[in-house]
Order: sequence, then structure tokens, then C-alpha cells
Amino acid sequence: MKIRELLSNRVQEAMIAAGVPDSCSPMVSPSNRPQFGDYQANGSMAAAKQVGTNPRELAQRIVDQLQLEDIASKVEIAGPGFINIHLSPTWLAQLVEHALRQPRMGLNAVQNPQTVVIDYSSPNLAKEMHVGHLRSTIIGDALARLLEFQGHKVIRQNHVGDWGTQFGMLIAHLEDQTAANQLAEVALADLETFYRAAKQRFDDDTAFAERARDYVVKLQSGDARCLSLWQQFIDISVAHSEEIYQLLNVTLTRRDIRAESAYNDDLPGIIEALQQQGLVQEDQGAQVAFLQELADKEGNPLPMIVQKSGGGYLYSTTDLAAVRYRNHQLFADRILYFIDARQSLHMKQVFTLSRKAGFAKPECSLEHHPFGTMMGEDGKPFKTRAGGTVKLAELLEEAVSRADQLLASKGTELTDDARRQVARKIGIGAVKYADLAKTRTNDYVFNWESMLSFEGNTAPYLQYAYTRIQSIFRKVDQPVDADAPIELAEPQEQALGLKLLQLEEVIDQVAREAYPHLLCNYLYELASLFMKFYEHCPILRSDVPAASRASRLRLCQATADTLATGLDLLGIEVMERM
RNA sequence: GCGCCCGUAGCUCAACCGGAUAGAGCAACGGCCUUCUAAGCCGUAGGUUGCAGGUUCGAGUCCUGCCGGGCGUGCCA
Repeated sequence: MKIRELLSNRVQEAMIAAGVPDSCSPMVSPSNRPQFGDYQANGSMAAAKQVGTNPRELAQRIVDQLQLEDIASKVEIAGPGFINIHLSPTWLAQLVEHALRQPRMGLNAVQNPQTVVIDYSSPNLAKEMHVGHLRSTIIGDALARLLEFQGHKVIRQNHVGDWGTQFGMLIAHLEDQTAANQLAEVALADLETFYRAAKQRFDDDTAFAERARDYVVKLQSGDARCLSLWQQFIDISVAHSEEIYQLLNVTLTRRDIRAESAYNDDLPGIIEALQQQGLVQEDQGAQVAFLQELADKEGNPLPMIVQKSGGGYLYSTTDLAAVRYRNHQLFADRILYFIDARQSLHMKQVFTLSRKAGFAKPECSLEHHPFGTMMGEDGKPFKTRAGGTVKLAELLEEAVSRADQLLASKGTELTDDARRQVARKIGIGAVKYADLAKTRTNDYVFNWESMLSFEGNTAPYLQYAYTRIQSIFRKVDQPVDADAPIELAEPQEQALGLKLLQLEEVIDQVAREAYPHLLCNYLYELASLFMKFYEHCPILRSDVPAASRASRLRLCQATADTLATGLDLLGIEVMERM
């Protein structure tokens, strides 16, 4: 049940009955102040302008036509023509009861499931995963979970970088290490160190650099020896990534990898297709598409190189091949890219040319959902004190370790073993939530203090709300009456009940706009309303009437389920105790 | 040069196709635990939404100009 949708329909009907053209939106949204009711319809002001009448009078005519007797306790007109709707607590109580009786709190799968390809994480396998990969990985995974929950067919595509000139020096260096009787696994235990060593030799040793370049050519021409070394390198690097994904509670697996190299054989065909359609021309030896759609204000088209003058391909070529594959092999209805905002222009170019070349079907939605950079507290990109990139593995270890120390300092009753489990969920959850809770498109400041202070809009606050509920259930001496009527008598109960019913609206919005912070905000508000309810409405105290107790226990259950579901969509775990 | 993004309380962030008195948390101050986990709740204080114009019944939100910051901009990805 989506209350907003229901009210929108009712108000729209009333507007039409009041003589307003059906192109006018009812503009129903949750009220921002309690005195303005639960929902407000703001459409009559704009409609009055179009009809040429007084907005307050029109609002009155709409209200006269409005059929809400069954669900609203009060409808009033305020200000220049706002229509404020106060919902009936008994009606809300019925809705909560109804939702509780159904699986998944009554959240149904969408009517028209789509095939949605999600391109996210996509680290470069030449190096270890670092903080720069965190946002794409976390946000993309949240959308994958959420769209899957809605019933869409989600195809994860981890477009890892496993090809290119740097692999020449890496496999040359690997060859020397293994020749010196060192196991590949040992040599590659620290990818970052390995990369730096290879780069150092490449820069200092001309003979080595020569061999590295030679290996690039051999690799691309399918030399068995080089391919074998390359494969060893890739396997170990992928294993590193998988470890990170598991620790992060991210759903990506080896099967979701569709590496750059997977498109190698397609690249000549991409260029041919572009040439045949006259979409590219040779310019200074390179194959270039001049995009009039992205021209500057003088009308100069934007150049996009798709093949280098030496015949080599670029990431633009691979991305074009990926669009074609996702359209014509995976049959995508939507393709979501969770890629750094700095690549916005590149994505525009890829999308534009893909459309023109027919790699993307007209009905397929191509969506770049960019995100900002993770900043340190100094306002500059997040780095170690020494100025290096921060390894993701080390960051996550620190998060878990900090959470563990915090648990210890709070005097938790958990056993050491249980505490480690909980520390992992809290630490990892804190890092993920801190990222997810900020508007995706903005840069954001990474700060241990605020994400692990466990106060305010943080994962631990939500997890704590959940454990408080579980604690209540542990203390209940009699079985909970699963059919007890819900009563929303106190204001805190009404506010909580209404919020519980709004999850689906939020999920829909996140699915459309790919902004997980909307779900975070919702969950925080829900937890916050629960805390107020918890403080104000006693449940197990002996002086609480049995009917109130049963009703409140069911509200607790609904809150716990909603929190767990919402957090799960974000890839964050809950625990019974903390 | 051109293009894109950003600028909201001391700090970190919200504000749902333009809506009412711009909201939270942190930090500050004051209350609330012999009773369901105080990682909590209640309250006080804190704002010329970078600046100046414009459109509108109504602008943090849209338009123009300026200031400040970030990023991108033909052979890396």
C-alpha cells in the first residue's frame, strides 16, 4: 500500500471533478510539520494559475469533491491554498496490521520487471583495491540489492581493468620473481609493493623496460608464455578483490566479472561498424568520432578518439563494446554506471556515440550515476599521512578494530568471540553507511570520529535500535499474540505507524533515482521515531494494559523487520545484541 | 579559453518535478536511569542558504552576471 499514491489519485480525481485539467499534478507529499497534517497537496496553487482563479477558492472546491472519509480524520485548507490531510489513526492501524500479516511487510514485486545491468566496483587489477573504489562498490551494490528486491532481473557487471600496457612490466617482473624460485602467491601477496617494484625497474632499467614493452605486444598477440603469466597475476589479484568483497559484505563474486579483456575480440568490429556508418574519420592517424551533439557554443564538435594512431584501442572503445554487449547479448532495459563524476564527459561521449551507432537500442536507458570524491579531513582527497593511497583492506581492518575497542570500552556483556562478530558488523556497517548516507553526487569528508561516534545518523544508531527491540523480545515471558489489534493511541505510536508504511515509497524513489541516501534518511527517521516511542510508551511494565502491550509488541516487530530489511538493502547487517 | 559540479548553523550533512516559520546530528549549555540496553530521550542556543539582480502569489531550489573552490577538456584508464 502506497499512501502517497493513493492520496495522489484521490486528489487528482477531486481536482478533475472541480474542473481542473488533468495535466495539473496534485503535488502530494509528506507534510514537513505535524501541524500541517500527515500529507499535503500543493497542486491547487499551480492549478489556480492555469485555470485563472483564486487558489484558496479552488482548494475549497477540490476539498468539496475529495473522497477521503474512510481514511482521513481531518482535511483543511491553509495558507495560500495548501490542502493538509490528517490521516485517521484507525485507518493507519489497519494498514499496519494488514502489512504485518503479509510476507515482506506487504512489499510486492514490481509489475513490470526489467533487466537491469549494473556496472560497478570495476577496480584495476594491476593494483590493490583502495579507497577510491569504495563508493562505486558500496553504492552500486546497494542498488543491485534494491532492484533485485523489487523483482527486477539484475545483472552485475564488474568491469575490471585487466589489460593494457602496465601489464607488460607486471608480468615481466613476475617472471623474474618466479624464476628466482618465489611462488607467484608469495610474490603477489602485496600487490601495491609488487607494482611499485615493477614500476621502479621499468623506470630505471632500460633493458627491463624494453622487455616489458615486448611483453605487451606478445600478450596482445596471444603468446602462450605471457598469457600464462598474465593469468596467474589476474587470478591472484581477483582473489584479493574477492576477499575485500566478502569482508565488505558486497554481493559481487567471480561470476560477475566481465573484464576489459573480454571485449578484446570485439574491438576491431566496433571500429568497422563505426567506419561503415561514417561515424568516424581518420585524423592525425587516429580514428576519431566528431560529436556534433556535444559541440561547444561555437559549434565545434567534440572529438572522441576510438582508435589510436598506432592501431591500439582505448577505454572508450572497450566501453562502446560493453554497451553493445549489454544491449544485444544481455538484453538490458536499463544500464546503470556507478562511476566517478570526473568521467562524466567520457560517459556522455560513450552514450552519444552508442546511440548513433546502434550499439544501444533507443528504448534502453543509459544512466551514468556519478559520485564525488572521498576527502580527508583537510578537505583534500583522502590519503595516508605519507601521501599514498589508502588500501581498502587496511581501512576496513581499522574500522573493525575501532569498533571492537569501542565495544570493549562500553563494557559489553558479549563474549570475546561474539564481540568480534559484532565488531565486524558495526565497523563495516559504519564505513558503508557513512558513505551511503551522503548525497551521492557530492564529495564527502571521511571522518572516523563521526562515523564511529555511534551517535546521530549512523549505522550503529540503527543497529542499536534493532538490538533494543530484540532485547524486549528476549524479556517477553508470554508468546506474542500475532493477531493482536494495532492501536495507535499516542502521538508517538501514530508517527511510528505512519513511517512504517512509507518504506515502499522510498524504495521506489531510490530505484528510480539511484540515491541510496534517501533510504538512509528514511531509516534514520524510523529509528528516531522508534526511540521516541520506546521512551514514551512502556511495553513490558506491569501497569501496561494487555491490549496495549500486545499492540506495542507488534509495532516493535514491524519496526525491527523494516529496519532489518532496509539495512539489508544497503548491505548492512544487524545483530541481536551489542 | 571552454565545459561540468559544488558553495546551507562553528563542524558534518538534509531539505522529495519551486511551497508554509530552511531541518537533523556533532560540538556548547540545562534536564531525565532502584522500572523494556543512557550507543538513548527531553529542552535551550545557534542562519542575510557565497554576492547582486531577475522570473513567480511563493526561490536554498529556476534564469543572468559576479566571487570562491573542485574536476574535466584528441592518442592513460
